[in-house]
Formats: sequence, C-alpha cells, structure tokens
Amino acid sequence: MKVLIVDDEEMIRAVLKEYIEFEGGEAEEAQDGMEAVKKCRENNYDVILMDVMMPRLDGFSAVKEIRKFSETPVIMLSARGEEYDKLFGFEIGSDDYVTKPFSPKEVMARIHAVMKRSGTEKKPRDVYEFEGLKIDIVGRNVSVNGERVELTPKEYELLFYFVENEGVALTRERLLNQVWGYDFYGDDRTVDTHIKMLRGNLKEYRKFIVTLRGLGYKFET
Amino acid sequence: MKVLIVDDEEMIRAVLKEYIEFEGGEAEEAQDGMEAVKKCRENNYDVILMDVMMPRLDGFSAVKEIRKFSETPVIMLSARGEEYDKLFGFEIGSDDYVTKPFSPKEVMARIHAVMKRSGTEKKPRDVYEFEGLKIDIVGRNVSVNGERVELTPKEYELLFYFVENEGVALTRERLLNQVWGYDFYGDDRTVDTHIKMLRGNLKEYRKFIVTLRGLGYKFET
DNA sequence: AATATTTTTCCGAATTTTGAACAAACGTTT
DNA sequence: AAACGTTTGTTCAAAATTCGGAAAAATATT
Repeated sequence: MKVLIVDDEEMIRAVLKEYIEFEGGEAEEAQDGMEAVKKCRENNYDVILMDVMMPRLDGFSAVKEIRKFSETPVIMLSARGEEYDKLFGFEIGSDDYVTKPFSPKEVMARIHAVMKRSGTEKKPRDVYEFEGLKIDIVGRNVSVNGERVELTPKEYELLFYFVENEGVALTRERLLNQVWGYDFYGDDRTVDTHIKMLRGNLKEYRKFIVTLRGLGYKFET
Repeated sequence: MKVLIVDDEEMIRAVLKEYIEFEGGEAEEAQDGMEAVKKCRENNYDVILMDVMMPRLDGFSAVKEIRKFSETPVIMLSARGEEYDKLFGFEIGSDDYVTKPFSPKEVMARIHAVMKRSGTEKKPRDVYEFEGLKIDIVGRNVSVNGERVELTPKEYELLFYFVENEGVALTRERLLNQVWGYDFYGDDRTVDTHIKMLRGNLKEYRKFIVTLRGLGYKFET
C-alpha cells in the first residue's frame, strides 16, 4: 500500500502518515498540487489523499491534471460545506471524500474501501503445505523438504488435480478426463505410469498418493 | 551524477561541463535537440540541461520527444521573458528553468534541487531492481548493469507484464491475451520469438525468464 | 522508399508421453 | 496356505511434443 498525502498543513500530513505506516503502508507527502502532480508522474501510488485548498495548485486542478495520465484513486480532503458532486463523482474524477475535521480512523477506512474497490489489495497466493511437501500452483513450484522438485507438465497437472481434490477417490477415467482432457482416447494404464513418476518425485511423500485397488487413486495426508 | 548539456553555444557547454566535472559529475554534450533526443535514447542521464533556442530541433520539442520514452528531469535554459508555464509545468514536461544570463553556481544549485526532488532521491520510484537489471515501468526504460537497453514496444510490454507477475506461471495463451490483446488470433509461437529477443536484450539476466516446458514462461529471480 | 518491428514458418535437439511387456502385489477361492 | 485371476508397479523404447534458433514473410513506422 503506497499512499500520497497532499496537504499544505504539515500536521495533517504527519498524522496521516503515522497511521498509514502503523498499518504497514508506505506514505509520501506533497505540499501542494504542483508537487503532487509531479510525484504522480514519477511514482505509482495506490491511493492519493488530496486536500482541496492549497497554494500554487488546488486539489481539484491537481486531480484533473493527474487524470490525464493516471487512474490512481483519489480521496479528497475538504472543509465541510463543499458541494457534493464537486468532491465526489464524475466532474473531476475523485473516488471518495472526507470532510475536515476528520478522524484518521475514518480516513483509513476510506483508503481500504477505495483500494478494495479498485482491486489494488493484493491477494495472498495459495500455497498448499502437507508436512514437508509444498505446492504452489500459481507459481508452479513443488518442493520436498525445502528442496525444489522439477516435474514434467503431466506430473504437475496430475499433482495439482490431486491436491485440489484432496481426499476424493479418483478413477483413472476421471483423471484422464480432467487432466488429459475429454479428447484423449488412450489407454488408462497411462495414468499408472505417470503416478509412478510422480510418486518417485515426491520422495517420502509418495505415501500421499494412495492406490485404491480396482478404482483408481486418492490424494490423502 | 550524469548530466546532458544541450546548447548550441560551445562556450556555455564548456563552462557548465567544467562545473559539473569539478563536482565529480559526468557531463555529455549535445549541440541541438536532435542530438539530445538521440543521446537520451542511448543513455540514462540524471538531469538534462536544455537550451530553448537551437537549430534543427528546439528545446521544447526535444523535451516533448524525450518525454515519450523517458522521465529524466529537465532544466530549461532560456532567455528572460519566456512565459512561466511554458518553461515550467505541465505543458511540456520540464522540471525547472534558469534564465540567461545565469551564473554556473545557480545552475548547479538547480541541478541538485531537481535531483533531490526526483532522480537521485532515495524515495523509491516505481522501479524494479533485480540484481543488475533495472526496470522503470513509468519511465519505460530498462538497464542492464547501468547501461540502457533499447527494447521494442512488444518487448517492453512483455517484460513489464512479467515483472508485474513475478513468480507467476504464465501460459502463452495468457501472455497473448494480456500483452497482445484479447483480439489477437495469431500463433502461439509468436510469444517464443519475442521471449528470445527479450532474453537476448537482457543479457546475463536472461535467466530470470524461466521456460516452463509444456506451459509457458515465468519471471523468477 | 527505407527501416524497424512483428509474425509466421521450418528445422533439429531434447524432453515428454505413451503403451506394451513383464514383474510384483493383491484378493478371492479352493 | 496354495493357487488363481486380476490389478497395479516398473521398465523401456518408439512416437509425439515442445522449444530455441534462424530466417523468411508480413506489417508498421519513419
């Protein structure tokens, strides 16, 4: 989370910065609209907190300028009594507003809301872990006791399918359909061969792939 | 500190160069806008000193051109009386200005100010750095061990997409969709060719682009 | 028109997949 | 427990696929 705080009052900037950094975010400051625009050209912020009344270049004009090259969400900080649609909406391109005096908590809530809306919040990656067997599907990594294991494409696909269906009894037919594809018309013993290779690569965790005699296989820990 | 001095008067270039080198900086010269643009494509400067009145290509046009591929700060050198916002501000993208006749000391002060504000300032710009591979997405430049690397548009887009998805296994299909666009109906192997070119340009850091046999590629450090 | 970039195509080396053959394991029946 | 048929594990080599390199062909840019 990287936030640009634009306000000419140092006190306000300091307080907001404090809160953002307390939550593990990163905050930079700008004293006026001019500086804000410049900083936006050089950095990618997740959110901009923009005061309206400022010397040199006011908040509205700054947002207008920033909108020429960036879609970064903006939350306006303003005195009470400003017109609603000037603060929030289409006219200038800001995403939310807070009226002064505001509580930092309120501002933080707005930041999270805006970031959630614009999809900036990072989602943690799914990594499965079964004892010493780590499986990162998105990154296509498999490691056994911290050591990276290289698998062939079919082995990856097979393992991923097993993991996503932990504890489910899978027939060879189903595996062929799901992992190989509906258009595969080969021998179902092909599965066995790949199971063998996969087990070999999983070392001591070969035990997770259980044979169900007369049926197929199952991934179970 | 690496500065490009753009001015058609040799005397001015010589004096500025003297000062910059006295302070331990590095200075290169260009006689006009044309030459300046060319040099900027080939090098990464920390600051550019740009005269306005020059033959072939004037300072304003040169800055406009340079802004298409780089965010390097520019300080305009101009005769007194030019309009403020043409020299400094949004219209052309320069960062500061000095009016002639100027004292070299004054120029040096501006250089330091500008560098503090942007380039050399420690506050992180949106620049990724993987060992000696620097990737500035906003500034759209890539350097290998400090040396600027010229990439073709597709190569930039591809690399940027990789960097933004560090550690994620990417299929050729996804790359085609995201980098080429959903309406691209070409061959899968197109990706491979661009990967090859990109790897070539990344020199020793080609290793960051990992081939995932049977799937696609992944950017991993 | 001349260049630069992008896309397609082909080749060959290397890897992966596949299924047949055989061995081992299993469960049931005798 | 031994015998038997069935199912699964293992090995292996042929077949298929994949990827990088190179270069031609098509497009875009200047």
